Amino acid sequence: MGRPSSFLDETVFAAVANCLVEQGEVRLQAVTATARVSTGSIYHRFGSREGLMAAAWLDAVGAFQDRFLAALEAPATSPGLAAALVTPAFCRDEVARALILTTGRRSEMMSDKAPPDMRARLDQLNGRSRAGLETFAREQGLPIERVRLALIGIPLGAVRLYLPDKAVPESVDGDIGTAVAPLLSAR
Amino acid sequence: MGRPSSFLDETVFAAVANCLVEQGEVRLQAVTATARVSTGSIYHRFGSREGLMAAAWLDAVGAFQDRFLAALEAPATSPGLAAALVTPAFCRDEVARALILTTGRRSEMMSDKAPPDMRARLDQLNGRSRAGLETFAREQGLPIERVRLALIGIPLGAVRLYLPDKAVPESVDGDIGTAVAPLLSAR
DNA sequence: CCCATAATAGAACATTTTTTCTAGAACATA
DNA sequence: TATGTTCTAGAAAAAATGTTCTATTATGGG
Repeated sequence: MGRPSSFLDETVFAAVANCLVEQGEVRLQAVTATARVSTGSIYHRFGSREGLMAAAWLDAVGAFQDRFLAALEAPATSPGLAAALVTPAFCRDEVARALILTTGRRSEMMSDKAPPDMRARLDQLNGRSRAGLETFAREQGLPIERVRLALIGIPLGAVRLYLPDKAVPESVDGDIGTAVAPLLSAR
Repeated sequence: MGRPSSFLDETVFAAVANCLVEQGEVRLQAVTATARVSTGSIYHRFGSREGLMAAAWLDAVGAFQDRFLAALEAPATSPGLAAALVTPAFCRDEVARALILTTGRRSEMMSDKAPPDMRARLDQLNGRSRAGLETFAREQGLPIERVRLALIGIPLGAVRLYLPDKAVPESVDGDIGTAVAPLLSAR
């Protein structure tokens, strides 16, 4: 019951991503102008600027991890390759979330003053992700740091060469595969 | 003649790096407190907040490129490898500059409102860097995008896994070499 | 020792940004 | 249609941030 909301979280998050990329910072005025939502609505839904930033960050992190962990845990002929390619794929079909993930700094998106429950939720997500990586590393008999580099560091480094300007070209998938393969072969 | 300056640019830049990492943003008050320099002095030397940010960015970019291009142009048995390893080395012995380079966003460090001469200087630096990469790519008969990934994207992705928290371990050098080698072999 | 110069210091000022607050709009239910 | 509820709207207030300005300090040269 009550008045229905007139905008989606997604729209506001996209505005956050846009500000991050265009201005290099997130000003509430810029967000409300971009998303065409009043400040009252923002505060009604997110409580504060910190709450908004935290919400956008959690949304992006959660969406990415869902896909990443699914790819990581699925059986494959080249273990890890699919997970490494989640990053470029994510950049292509979830542009706003990807921009937040790649250009947002954790310390600004989830500040010390963010709502405690949201901070807890982030810890939970990160724990889940870490566990997934550790399991994979153990199963493959690889050092965890090498796995982090192959599945996270390199794909991120690759897509950041293109964001925010242009789209991530298909060719990076092959290059990521080339770079990652030798790291994932047991030595 | 005149009163001698009582602090180094370097000290202020380090404070900028610190703020970037700790707070996720650069507030002048935080910079003056961290560097123990008065606002008057900051304005006297850098003119404005934008001027300070631009100066810190130029300093970091210039220092990195000097080492990167030197490594790129030096004759080597594994062409490109030394250049790829400049990034982790830079993180180890130029921590503040490396933090600015890895965590600062270009759009916030060198904003549209930065002093025009500083913007021009940055363009000049970037042009020099691009030329170096293109020359290398041509000489090696490799696509420029593959070179950018191997020499910039991957090393950056690797060190970002560690910064800002811990130091970059020696082991990443080997892993970077492993990942980069197949990208730099002519196909 | 006095002056010119160049820098520092920090309070006062101005501007920008965030937050609050009151009014009103949209919907469900009875 | 009356009522309770949830949301939107945007101006006003509050807080935070950036900038200016005057006084002061430190150094070298006449």
